[in-house]
Amino acid sequence: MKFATWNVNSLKVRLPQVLQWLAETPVDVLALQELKLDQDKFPLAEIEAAGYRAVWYGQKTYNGVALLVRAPFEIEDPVLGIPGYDDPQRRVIAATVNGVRVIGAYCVNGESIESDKYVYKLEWYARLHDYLALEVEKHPACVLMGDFNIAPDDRDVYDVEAWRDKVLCSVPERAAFEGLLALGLTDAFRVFNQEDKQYSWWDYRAAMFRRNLGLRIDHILVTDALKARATECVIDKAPRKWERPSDHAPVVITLAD
DNA sequence: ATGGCAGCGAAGCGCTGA
Repeated sequence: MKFATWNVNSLKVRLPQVLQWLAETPVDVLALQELKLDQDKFPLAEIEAAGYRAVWYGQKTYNGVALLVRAPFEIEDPVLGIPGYDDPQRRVIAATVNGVRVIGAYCVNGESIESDKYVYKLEWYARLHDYLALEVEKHPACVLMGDFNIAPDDRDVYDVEAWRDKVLCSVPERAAFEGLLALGLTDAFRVFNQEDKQYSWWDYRAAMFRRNLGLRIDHILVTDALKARATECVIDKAPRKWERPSDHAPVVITLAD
């Protein structure tokens, strides 16, 4: 099986790219973030025509997440949001696919470490941690993938000094990321690639993509049962080169049956 | 090595993102 995550920065704008990418890369599950569209605006017909099923949790203008599941795989036990956390921002979605519990997340950005949004980010991560603890306990085969808005390590940052203690790189954020790993999860990309300069996001400005100046903030975390099945995990930079791209690239994991 | 972009909703700019 193949699973992927992609922050599309507006599904309305990026639907053609998503459909093209799926045609070329027919993953079994694609987690999408930043749909930026209301629950009743989801382009289900186009996605079904491409051979996918979907569950989504949208809101107007901001946030919004979805799981696209390649037929005939079925979407089992979908859950929208983090149960028990009354978060007005729609950032989390889960379902079971072919025996694997899949959780897609658009984690809080935080704006800056001085911002109230940064406080919300750390609180939100604590809620995600507690939710994941329950999910991992229930589902030995569990994957959490999405836009984490955290660069876990200095290797994941194009300019370490400029970003030191800045949002996405601060010590408390990295501790929150490590807290997820402490639940028994592994950053799948780093199982296969220890290099620096491996980014998943590049700012639209200043030709940052062309110069490969970015951050690795989109991740796939897997439990040991899935880690043992993983044969590859890569960042697909190709769609970042297309016309009118998302500023994020998809991350793809391949699992043996 | 960010000013510079992009999307949205609204309105001809401000907010947000990362």
